[in-house]
Amino acid sequence: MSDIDKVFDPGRFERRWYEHWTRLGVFKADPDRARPRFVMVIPPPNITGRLHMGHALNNTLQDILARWRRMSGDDVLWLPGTDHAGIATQMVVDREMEKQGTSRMALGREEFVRRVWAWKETYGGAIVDQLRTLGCSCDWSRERFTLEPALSVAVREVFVRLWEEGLIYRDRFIVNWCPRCRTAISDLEVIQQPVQGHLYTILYPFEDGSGGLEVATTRPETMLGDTGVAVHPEDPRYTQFIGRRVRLPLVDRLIPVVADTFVDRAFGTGVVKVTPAHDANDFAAAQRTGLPILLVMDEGGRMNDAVPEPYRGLDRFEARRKVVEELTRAGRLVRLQEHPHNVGHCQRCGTIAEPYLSLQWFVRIAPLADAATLAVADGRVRFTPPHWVNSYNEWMGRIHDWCISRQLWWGHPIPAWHCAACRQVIVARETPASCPCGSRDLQPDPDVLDTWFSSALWPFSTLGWPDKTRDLATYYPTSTLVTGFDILFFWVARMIMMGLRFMGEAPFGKVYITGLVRDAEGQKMSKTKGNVVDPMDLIGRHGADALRFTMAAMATPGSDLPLSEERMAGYRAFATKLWNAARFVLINAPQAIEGSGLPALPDRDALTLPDRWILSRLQGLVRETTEALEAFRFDEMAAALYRFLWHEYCDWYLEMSKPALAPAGPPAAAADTRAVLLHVLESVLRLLHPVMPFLTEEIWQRLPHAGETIALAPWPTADASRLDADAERDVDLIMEVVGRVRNLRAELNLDPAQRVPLVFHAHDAKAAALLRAESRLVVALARLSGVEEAPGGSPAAGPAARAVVAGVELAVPLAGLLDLETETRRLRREIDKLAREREGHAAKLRNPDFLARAKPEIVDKVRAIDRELGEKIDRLGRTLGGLEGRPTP
RNA sequence: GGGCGAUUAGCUCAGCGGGAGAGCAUCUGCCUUACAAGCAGGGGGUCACUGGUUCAAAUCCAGUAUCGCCCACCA
Repeated sequence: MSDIDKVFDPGRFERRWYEHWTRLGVFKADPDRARPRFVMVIPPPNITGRLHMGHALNNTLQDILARWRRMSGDDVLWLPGTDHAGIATQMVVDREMEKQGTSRMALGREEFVRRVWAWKETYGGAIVDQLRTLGCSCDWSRERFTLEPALSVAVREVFVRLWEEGLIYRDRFIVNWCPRCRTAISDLEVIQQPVQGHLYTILYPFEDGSGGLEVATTRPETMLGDTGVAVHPEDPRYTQFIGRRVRLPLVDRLIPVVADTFVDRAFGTGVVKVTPAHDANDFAAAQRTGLPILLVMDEGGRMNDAVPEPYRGLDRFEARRKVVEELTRAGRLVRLQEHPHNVGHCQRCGTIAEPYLSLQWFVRIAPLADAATLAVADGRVRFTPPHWVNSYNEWMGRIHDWCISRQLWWGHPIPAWHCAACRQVIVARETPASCPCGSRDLQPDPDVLDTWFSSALWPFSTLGWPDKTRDLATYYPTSTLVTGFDILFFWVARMIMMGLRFMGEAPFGKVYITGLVRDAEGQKMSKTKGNVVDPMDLIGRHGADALRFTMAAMATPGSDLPLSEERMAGYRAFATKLWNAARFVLINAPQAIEGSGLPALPDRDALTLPDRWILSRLQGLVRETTEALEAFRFDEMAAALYRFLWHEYCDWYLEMSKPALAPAGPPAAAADTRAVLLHVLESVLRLLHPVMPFLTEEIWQRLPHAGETIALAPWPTADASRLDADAERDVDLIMEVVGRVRNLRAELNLDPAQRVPLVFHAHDAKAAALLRAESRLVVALARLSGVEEAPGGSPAAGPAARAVVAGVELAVPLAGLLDLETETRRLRREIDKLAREREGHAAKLRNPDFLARAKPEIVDKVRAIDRELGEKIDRLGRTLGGLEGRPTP
């Protein structure tokens, strides 16, 4: 097989096979096929993004499922696409414009949006190409984009219906505001981070100038917007002051003292300043107590004209400094304490978020959340791992109405118009010609929707909804969603809400939640730490298959994945191992290549022991692999394939096949073994194909095969008739004997080239027969000069290295070579080890409760182990006695 | 303040009621004609701690400690 290189280069064939699959249309779903459907929608990556390790992980896992189900005969739809990612994209293009010496403001809204689309056309496809490089078998003919016209139709439809049902409303409310992005953001987009702040205690004197109340605050600048102070209605320290007025320092405004139970008497002084326009609690308190609301900042976080002149136009933090300075000067700052506390930051840009009163659109979430909670509670949607249900429920239980409007330009415009004449709000699917009042002066709402609003519709909007399309009827609901926990609330929860509401059915039955890919030290990858690993670099160095196998092997449900390149190199070595195993098979079965299909597998009875053994083991592997996939145990699947291919097929079976293939052997047996070699390899390739699609295709194409691609070859099913417990037991014994002999050789420091004889005595007739029958195999595997059976009793009197395996005594006679002292020490150590092992079992057998209560099969098993260990110890003891010159009993 | 997860070999992690495992690292010996990105063999662990349940606990329960994550309007 001169055309198979000794060292393979994944870069040489990966692209070629991807094109092959595309040409054959392997990835295309076909609603006409009367087959079970397997459907996934991709978590749409941002168009601004490049593939990161999180994408590599969840797309590898999705592709494994897609390829597995496709081979199993399902009609598979894996629907790909990208997300317009409102804020993120707008920021990227903003920066781009700055580089070009212009700006969003200079361009104006229409031109800016046009430029973003142009940017999307140029760069938005990068991540999609990277998914192809990774090998993802998406149906690209159905690729979608969250901002494309068809999806806009769905977005408007949902918006209008929710509005009509009263589940969307517009109101002035405290929202999280990012002064840098100049937009509202949702609760989820605010990240709480600890900040070393200060607690300022300020004296607010009473109206008449006497005394006053001390209030504690971490944000003194907001005092400029205070419209009251609050105390707890049952706080005896302060009840007498309720209803009086205090004079707001610096501003000189008289504000009332009100009572409200939201005040924590134990915190600070028990008196709270109330700034309704800049604090969610204060806003709620103002609603209850009727305090006025005074907005003192603009959209950029600067103090507005409602504050005294010296503070106007100051950034909120400059204002804070100045307020503190002036309070100090005026003698109103009573105390200043260090105060570490959590402060909300904008998820996108890191700026400290501002609770800010503004007019926004909201989704009334409770009815949606209740339905979504129920769908998970009753099992219509199942999470893997299941513990995520707790987080899901907790979040659903304390959820607030969802602020869906964003003061951005890039996104789905809110389908609402404002009548200049009657100030009525009109929500409609299409631009209305006129207001019901008759006016034609309608202004479109300036806001766009939160990106996640359109993402929430993804499982049905991508299938053509609201039209009753064939795809929608065929492929909704989808089967499985694979995604990271970081977007469980952002996305998964909201998809469940919207799917239930608009399709009457949850969008997927199973959700597999991946962990987080971390660096080798377990640290989160981040640009600032500089420990980000680019999956494309890894593919360049090790191949897509090695990366995919690594992702699968590390994907233990519920835990993060520390990615070490060392480990990945190990899986690349696994790919190399497979490559070389294939070379061995092809070198040894050259005539098989000429045939059109795999040679027929001979009847079981005609086969050699190793052939029967490996075929039996293969059935176990098929079952293990399939069960692992059914349970989302990608790690177990990878481990099973790794173990079988490397440690069973290569380490043992290929070695055992060599004597059968040798020219000296019987030709018929050699032909049979060739057939088995090919058969097992080909089956393993199919089992491995979902994980390592490129390499398995490359090898499969060189094997005799039927069909144009392994991607459409049938998923192996276990063949019970090839299960062979006898063969497995027999080979276990041979492996044990060979292992003990190798161990003796190593411990005695024998030259590996030196062939030595083995003498055995088996107490069990079947074991004796087996070793006689398979002596050639044992000789080859253990590099012996020969195997002899001791004529009776203990084998080979005289100096020998000895060992005992299940029921068989082994001796390697070593006249002249044996170091008595070393051998004695070795035997003692081994006996000790066995004795320690035996004691645990013996203790159980001495315990009457164990005998009475444990399951009989367990008792039997323990007895058997105890007996076996006992025999081993006895025989080794006799050997030891012999060495030490004591009479052998 | 609530909730979740983790704690097993030097490292990274499987195992989750009945003989302590893998990969990497380490040590010894081998360029044995598929593979030195390899082969063979070895060493290494009171399974975080304390109680409990059980004939039997790394595995189940309770608590403790440490680490990590999520959620939360204590000014």
